[in-house]
Amino acid sequence: MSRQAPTLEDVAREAGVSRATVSRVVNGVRNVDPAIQELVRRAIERTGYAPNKAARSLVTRRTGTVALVVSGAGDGSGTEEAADTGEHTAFVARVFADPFFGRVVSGVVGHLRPRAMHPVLMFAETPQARQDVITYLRQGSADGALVVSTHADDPLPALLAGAGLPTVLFARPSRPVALSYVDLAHRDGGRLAAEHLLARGRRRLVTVAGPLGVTASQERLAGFRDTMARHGHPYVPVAEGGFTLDSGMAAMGELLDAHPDLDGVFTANDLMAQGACQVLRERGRRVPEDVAVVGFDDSSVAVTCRPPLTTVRQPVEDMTATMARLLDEQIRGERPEPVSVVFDPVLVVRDST
Amino acid sequence: MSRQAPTLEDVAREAGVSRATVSRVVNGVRNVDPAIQELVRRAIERTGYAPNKAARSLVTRRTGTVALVVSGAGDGSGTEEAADTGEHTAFVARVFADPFFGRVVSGVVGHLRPRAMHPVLMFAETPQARQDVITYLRQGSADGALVVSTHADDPLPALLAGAGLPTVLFARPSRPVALSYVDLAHRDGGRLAAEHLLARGRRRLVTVAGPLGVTASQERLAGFRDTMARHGHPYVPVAEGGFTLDSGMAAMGELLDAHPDLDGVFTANDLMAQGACQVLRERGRRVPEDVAVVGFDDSSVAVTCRPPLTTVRQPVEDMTATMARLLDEQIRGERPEPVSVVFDPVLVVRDST
DNA sequence: TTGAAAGCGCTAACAT
DNA sequence: ATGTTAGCGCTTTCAA
Repeated sequence: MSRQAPTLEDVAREAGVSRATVSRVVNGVRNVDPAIQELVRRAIERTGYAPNKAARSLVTRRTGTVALVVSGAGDGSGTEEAADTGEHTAFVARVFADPFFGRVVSGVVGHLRPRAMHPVLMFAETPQARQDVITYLRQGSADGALVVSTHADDPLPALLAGAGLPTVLFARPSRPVALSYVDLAHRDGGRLAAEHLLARGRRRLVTVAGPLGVTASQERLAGFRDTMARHGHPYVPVAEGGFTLDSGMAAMGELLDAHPDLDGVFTANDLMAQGACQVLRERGRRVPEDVAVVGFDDSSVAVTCRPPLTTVRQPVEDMTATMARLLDEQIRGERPEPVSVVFDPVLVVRDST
Repeated sequence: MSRQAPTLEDVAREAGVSRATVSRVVNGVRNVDPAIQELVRRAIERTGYAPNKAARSLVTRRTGTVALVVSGAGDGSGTEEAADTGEHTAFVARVFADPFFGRVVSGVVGHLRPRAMHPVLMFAETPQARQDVITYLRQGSADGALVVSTHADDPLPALLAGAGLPTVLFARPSRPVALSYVDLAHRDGGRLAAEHLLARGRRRLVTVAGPLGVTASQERLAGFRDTMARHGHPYVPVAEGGFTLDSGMAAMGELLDAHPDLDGVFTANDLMAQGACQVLRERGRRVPEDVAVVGFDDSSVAVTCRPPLTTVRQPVEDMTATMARLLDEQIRGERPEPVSVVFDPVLVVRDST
């Protein structure tokens, strides 16, 4: 069906020049006579030549591919084939249920694409899957890894660092690892939420925290609490959620049971805020009249939620673009030392407060 | 920092055998003395050898990579750099806002992973992006493409077919193209929804259709209408949505305005069903007591929606596994002719009816 | 400015 | 059963 693809050799013959010259033209190396350039270009056109990536990679030791890894902390305790598949499905479903991840992917692709780089999507939720990531990179299938962890005690970063593979993390790892990372000043985010709710005149505040095994959750909570304390409210009721809509509903329910008179709630992400809004409404509270709600992330649910959410925005696109840039520099051998870049959150006010 | 990676040659020297023998062991080719196998295996261990993928691909003409393409039909009318970026962001956000896509990715990865294959995530929403996909494949960066279109008049399938690239589509293309595809019997899905609502005693039914530019939407609508007609209800009010939560809310609002006494609604996907439920509740209707709601897809929102949705399930994991299998066969040169595989929808009854 | 030629690391056909 | 060898298609010195 498909005849053999034309090679550099074919183009060279067609243009009456050497392989080297064609290669120079293809790669935009200067020192090529404009006339010959044109000649070659036409030969490329005629033959329909497309450079073979494998051959190129073999000599340049670059693939133009990076691994985009969504990493969990699973220990693969249920390593039966079936159980493993189920674990994978649940893990992926959870990742995709949060539109926050969509912003991450969008940001990464947006930065990679103009540079002719491509992301390979990998999930590292079990020991086996983590090993696959390492192997993939060690084989030179990708030039480096961008890692988004869903757990603080994720073992993957240490594995990557140990193998000396170019890596940039989204979020600071819980145990120090010699890797670059990009992060948000989560504590400031918690502070923004508290200050805003207080400024709105709310005094009986509660909070739905993220999973406390995640550093970001702890920080958001700490920032919220500290600010409340500084304003004379030493005690803030907390319920722990899991960053999912379900868990947000459950947590809000608990808090309402224990504190029926609450008038404001800060949730550690938008998805849980949406859940909180649903429960509040079911329990007869109006948002924001009776209870003000502040979310976190500014993901797409913040806009589609009823009412649209006041939320603490993470500049995800900037963060991922920075990740891609740092990785790129690391791959090219510039930037021998790991660096960290921390971004500031921004309060986005909508209708839920 | 990282010393030169060991090659086959290094391992061969270490084990005192030839490169070919090491290669055979690595690739699990039989006809190798067990003792020598062990010898080689130990040498691999000692040297920390990992085969170079580029070198291997160069000779096998396989990469073990497939492009997972989410394709739109954008004409790139606003091709300014900035506008393009915005278009990309919006496109990706929309794709990720629907958890249905999560099931697609999960299914694809679940099938690819045990076969040591990997998906490169690509978005083809503009002419430029489409060209990038073609180029990527023509360079041999990936062995083939799995394509999920969001529009019926997507130009990508024809481009892929024209270039003779191994491809499998999710959903039948609107204009015939010589490519394999996997699809759902959407019409039957619409029928299931109608029969279920009628069986529940609902008679004043309406429907929120998907974008009518999408074949699947038309089919679901047709199946619903046909069944209604066959049961003596020739007229069914329709409002067109865009598969988004927002559009579902808007459509439901319209329908309620025009038909305040409606007692059942079929929406063409779960996300719009969720929107419909929200609007119904805001307008004082109880679900399912006053109005029964049937969604489509059985994505994760069907479970998280309040109430949990009765919905028409697509066996997405089976469908994507089939896609991957068909592509694999196509890549290996088996299966010269395109085939189509159509799956049956299943009604999943929950609390919204 | 252009060409000749030496590999990059691997697989596979062929020889033994 | 194992080794020898010829490329796969490209980039990149090194000469000219």
